[in-house]
Amino acid sequence: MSKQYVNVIVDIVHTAVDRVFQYEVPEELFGKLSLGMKVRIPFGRGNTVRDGYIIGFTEKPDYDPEKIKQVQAVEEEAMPIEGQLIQLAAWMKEHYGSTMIQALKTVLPLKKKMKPVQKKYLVRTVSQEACCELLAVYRRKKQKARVRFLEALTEDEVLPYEAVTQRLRVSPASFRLFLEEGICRLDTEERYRNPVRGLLKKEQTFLLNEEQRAAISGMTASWDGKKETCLLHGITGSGKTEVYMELIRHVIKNGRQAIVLIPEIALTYQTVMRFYRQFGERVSIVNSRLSAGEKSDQFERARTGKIDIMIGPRSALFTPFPNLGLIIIDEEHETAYKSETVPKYHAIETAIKRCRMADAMVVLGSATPSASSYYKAQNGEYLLFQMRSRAKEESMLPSVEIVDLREELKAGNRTIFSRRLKELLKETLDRKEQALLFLNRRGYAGFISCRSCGEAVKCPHCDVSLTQHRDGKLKCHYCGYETEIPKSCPSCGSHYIAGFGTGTQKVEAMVRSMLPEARVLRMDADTTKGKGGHDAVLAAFADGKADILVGTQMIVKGHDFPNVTLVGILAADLSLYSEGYEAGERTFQLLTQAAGRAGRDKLPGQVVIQSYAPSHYSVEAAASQDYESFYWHEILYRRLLHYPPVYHMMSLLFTSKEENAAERMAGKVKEMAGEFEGHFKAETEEAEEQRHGAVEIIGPAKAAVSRINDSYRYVLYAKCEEEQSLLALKEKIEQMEWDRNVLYQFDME
DNA sequence: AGCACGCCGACT
DNA sequence: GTCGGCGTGCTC
Repeated sequence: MSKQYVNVIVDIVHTAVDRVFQYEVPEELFGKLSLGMKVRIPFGRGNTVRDGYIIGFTEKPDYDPEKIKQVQAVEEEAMPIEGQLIQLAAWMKEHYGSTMIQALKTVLPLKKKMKPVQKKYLVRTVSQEACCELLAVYRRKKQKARVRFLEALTEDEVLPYEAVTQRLRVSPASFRLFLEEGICRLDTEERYRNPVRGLLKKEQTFLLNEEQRAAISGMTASWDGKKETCLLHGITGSGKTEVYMELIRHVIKNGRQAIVLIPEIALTYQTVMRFYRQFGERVSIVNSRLSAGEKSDQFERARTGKIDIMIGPRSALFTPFPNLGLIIIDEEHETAYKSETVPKYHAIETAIKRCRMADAMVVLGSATPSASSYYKAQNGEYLLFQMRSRAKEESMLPSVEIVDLREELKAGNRTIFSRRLKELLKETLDRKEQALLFLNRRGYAGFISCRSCGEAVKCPHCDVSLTQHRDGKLKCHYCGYETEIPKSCPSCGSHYIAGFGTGTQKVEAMVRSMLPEARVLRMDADTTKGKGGHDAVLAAFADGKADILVGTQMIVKGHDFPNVTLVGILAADLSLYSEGYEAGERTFQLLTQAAGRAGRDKLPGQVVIQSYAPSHYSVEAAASQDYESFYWHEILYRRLLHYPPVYHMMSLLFTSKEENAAERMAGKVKEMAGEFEGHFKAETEEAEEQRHGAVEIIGPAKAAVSRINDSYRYVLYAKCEEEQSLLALKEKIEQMEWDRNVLYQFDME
């Protein structure tokens, strides 16, 4: 028999070893290895035993057979990765710049294949009457344990094993007799832990309106045919979920499975329930609260065909369905779909890639699509479906007014509440209705600063202000540095030093002093800590236990409060000034969402947007709930300044312990890229193509956070209309001679 | 990354 | 003379 070899990726995160290594398969492992399995291998001069993943097989090695070592063992506990997911990992490594092992590990989010929990039951095999007679016998014999057991068994035909041994305190010795006599039998059921249990499927039909039907038939047609990516633009309350469910039904009917991605914060009980009611036991859910074991159970259920639908956040994208047919990405504009850790993949692009491999289709849905997705829909890259009316006829769109805070200031009003908002708050309370006060969080961090010199207390290792924590200590979010609040200002020595507190706390206090009779509830990290804290606050408010709810982002995502008729947005434009070209988009999305919280039932809603930039298109378009107007303004701005989605952008981050080294290396890359730009210009003949292929370099500049953990950080941006040129540039940079003291990171947009 | 091999200074 | 510093190079 000829020798067998495997291609293995070694579990070491370093570019120097980020390639395939070949190992010989010993005979005792023949037939036991498959793609994606985890193996133990001797590695390096010292033959240290390390983990690796099988990514391929071969009979003839590409390496000197003399030097090839043998696979030591298989890690049988670990679940193998599907072949397609390995391919996907390879694509992610290329596209997002990571090592193969990092990409493999994101695609394989589970550590251990857990043994299924065995559930044991004691089942009565005789009639209730017979059991009752036997009970009488043992009562006479005064055998208490057996009496307890028989009482329970008379009552219920099936008893869980633990209930008998623990709650009833009947030992196995006591009921063994009954097992032998055939009074009852011991059943074991191998079942996977299911986070949702005892939910019965209630097939319910919903009435679909014209727009919903059009979207469904259009998407179904695409699925039956070319499986083009679809973008569903439907205003809040237009019934996107019903459309998803109809499409999923179609996909399942064709023997395929579906993944539904939802941003973690929006993964509410209500949303998930709707899927359960529709599809029952064939649905599963993963989220960050699930234990590793539970998570891996859910993936195993998907792999073995026990479920058809997986609902979850970004990571659910890698559910190992054998015959994936559809990926739905709800609230597609959410930033949560972009991974913050390497590989910094985007769920939308990755979903499209995965679907292309599996011949499946992607559906994106949002009330406020990202400029990038809408742009692609406009260009015909995605199919666009619009739903402009609310599914429930009676609910009306809220009326929105903008208050110019500069006018307030001129009129001598220095509080954060405009006179108009104050007035409406009072009216709302008088009508016994509820109000939401939404605070745009950016710019309100809980840092400590000096009242004399204005300097904020900074981290000694990073270029950021320290933030005050619950325990009163000052902490650095980047490196974890911790210190007590200083008694005097570190830069000028003044004793007048104090925190600004969290924004919501301040607002809460101000509402209390302004409207002493109002019952105010605050929702932030402090009031929601501990599990269920989140839901507890929301439930209390929904129950009418408070009149006003003050909070940030959290209160505007996917919660329905029928009695809320007033929404106040305190400082609408704070997010406009945050850096990054997406500031306008963020602001529009946030405002639109917040405004959508008012008057969702029969009561008419009112929204007050307070702003210092009331004529900014993001604010105006949000007030008139006009997505198109926002989009055309935004895309004009992006085109003008060469930002995505019109241009592709690659950002490079250089980090080094020596400040000069990082800057020098960034400069070197810029120089090289300059030549590269010329190279492109020379090669392309036509002027138009030249413009398209030309790469624009911006920087190097200090990063927004210029120092983290004593490492200096410099950024460089490369922009181009053709993504291909950027990828080629990336390739070139990777081949450059590199200063060993400088590390770099890519980010593609 | 992590380990071995190797080539120079200060110690038993 | 040898022990050990870390710089350099390789890993199937």
